[in-house]
Amino acid sequence: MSDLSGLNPEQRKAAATLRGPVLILAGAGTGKTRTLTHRVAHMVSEGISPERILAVTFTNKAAREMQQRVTKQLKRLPKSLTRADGKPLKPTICTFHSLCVRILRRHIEKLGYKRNFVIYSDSEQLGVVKKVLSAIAGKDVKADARELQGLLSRLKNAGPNGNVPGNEDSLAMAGHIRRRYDSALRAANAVDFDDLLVLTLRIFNEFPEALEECRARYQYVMVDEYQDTNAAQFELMHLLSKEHRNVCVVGDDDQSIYGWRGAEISNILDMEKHYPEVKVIKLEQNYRSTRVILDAANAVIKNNPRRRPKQLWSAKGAGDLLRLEAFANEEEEARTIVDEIEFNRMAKRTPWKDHSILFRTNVQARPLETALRKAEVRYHLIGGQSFFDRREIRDFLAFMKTFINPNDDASLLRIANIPARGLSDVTMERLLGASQERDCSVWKAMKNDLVIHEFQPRARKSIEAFVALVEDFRGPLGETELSLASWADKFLDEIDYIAELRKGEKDPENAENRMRNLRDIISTMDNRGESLLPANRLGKFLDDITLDADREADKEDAGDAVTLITTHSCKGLEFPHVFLVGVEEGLLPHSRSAVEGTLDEERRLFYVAITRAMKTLTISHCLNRKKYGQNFLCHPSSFLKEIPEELCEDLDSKKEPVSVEDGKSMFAAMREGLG
DNA sequence: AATTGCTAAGTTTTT
DNA sequence: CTTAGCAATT
Repeated sequence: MSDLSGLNPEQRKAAATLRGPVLILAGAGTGKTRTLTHRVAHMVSEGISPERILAVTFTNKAAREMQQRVTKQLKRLPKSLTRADGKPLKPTICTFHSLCVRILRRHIEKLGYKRNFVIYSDSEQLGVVKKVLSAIAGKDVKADARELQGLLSRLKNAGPNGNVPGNEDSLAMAGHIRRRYDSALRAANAVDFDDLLVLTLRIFNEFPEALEECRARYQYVMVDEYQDTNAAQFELMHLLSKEHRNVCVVGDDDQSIYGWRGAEISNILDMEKHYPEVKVIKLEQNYRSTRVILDAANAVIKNNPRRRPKQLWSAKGAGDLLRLEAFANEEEEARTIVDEIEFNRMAKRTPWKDHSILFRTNVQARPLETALRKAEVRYHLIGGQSFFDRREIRDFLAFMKTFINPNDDASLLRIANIPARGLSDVTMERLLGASQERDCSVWKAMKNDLVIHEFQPRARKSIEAFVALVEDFRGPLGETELSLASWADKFLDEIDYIAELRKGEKDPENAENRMRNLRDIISTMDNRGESLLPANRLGKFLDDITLDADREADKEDAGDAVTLITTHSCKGLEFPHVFLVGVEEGLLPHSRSAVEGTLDEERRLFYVAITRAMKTLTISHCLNRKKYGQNFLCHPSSFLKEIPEELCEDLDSKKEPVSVEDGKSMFAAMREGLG
């Protein structure tokens, strides 16, 4: 028996109920991860082999965190759990997508793909959509590639009989494009993020023995953030668990904020439909926030229809009242908040990192950044452009994907003329045309004598040189011993990529920075899968990187800094002091939500934001706001009326004695005194 | 091949 | 107001 004494009664029940379906409704800040890790440890102490346990999370970050905590828990168990080769037995803890990659690497040949398929990232996917679109252009010009990409994704995730919102025309269009899109990917031996789920489902449905194998392996299944699962993910979980029924899903319907991305809140609301015998356990004791904050959160969320009723409570005291502030415009809002943060820091010795500023849309970050920089406050902005969207990284990964699988058209076309090697747009267009005529990849067209004899000698030379380059560097991947890092370094040297970067940047400093980014990524290439062949190791490296694009970004959170973050990305985080800005009608709730009928989801978003705060919560709105360069009048959000007045500090009456000018000089004096 | 200039659009983004 | 994307120009 493992030690569950550190858990509260509900948590303990959740951790101790191992057989049959369980739904853990874990409100914000109720110790969900703690409960889950104890549950895994408890299973193992009850004699269940870790290898029979599968825990699925939504982000790699969550998976890593849980893996670490579980490992720690398992070490405490008296019985040592090691395999014959001395390695510890571990449960499988990963995302849906990485689980599917593992399954597909074993079975995808059944569907006619090759085992070394590549995974297309978001931008590569968009590229293919654009290609398909331009190929059938003419009749319908008013199609936006991005929009179509989103539609395709939702179509795939909704499954064959799911329904996706959208008008008839665009759905018909999407269906048509999907066929061409899918065959383009197939021809390149590539799959996209959604295919990972969809193809795995196909394998399970068409090849029962593959499903059986998985069922036998994973006899205990857990799914975290269950409110965010889409139809395909539900299907996957259902297939794995409907025989043995040992499935534990954990989530909070009140924190479902990704409906627009295909998440089905009904999965958590209608759990009883598929698992009538499910045991529902509610975790309602919150260990994060003060009572005032929880009362506000409860009051807001209870206005949502169709939810599983919950009432968060806290053993902490009432705490500070909420502060509702109104400002003339977003600049004053930003300035005042920065002043308040500085006041906390100087008068109360509260470090920057204890503060966060939450906003609905990314553009709202701008005035905040300006004010923070002006006051010399350190901050970090979460989100924005990802490390892996940077040109040099994308180039590099495209090269690597080409080495693994030169038939991957999207990657090959991206890098064929980088740096310029005489393969101009015209040449590449013609090669692409030839490949389509022959129903083969661009690479095969490049290697086809008949094709390249159509070209001028100069272009032909360029093509041949490129083919030779790729083949030269692919060679070593088949050998048994190879340091991928030094191999990649040699390659970048060979093509003189640094020169290419210098050409693209006016400031040589920037080129150096980009090169450093590359070295960082290259230095991790040999980290995993030591026992594998170089080609397979490179494949694993690419899988990990495409599925876990934020890994690098997460690392640089160190240091004392204020966090700027959207209300969507703040889920799962907590801060002692939270400022929620721009709580205005049209922003939160966003104006589009009225049209789309997603007011409930906006309210949940508001709820998620509120429940991030541990000690103080300041909610502000502006009377005026610049939008697209013009001033607009703003009204406070209707959500604000849902917060009971007695929970809010009456700021106006308190503030009046201190004029803005006095306040400013007060802070100035304070800075003098401490500086 | 690279630069310039125009146009259009402007929530959220776990993989 | 910005900014991304694309066309047209040198």
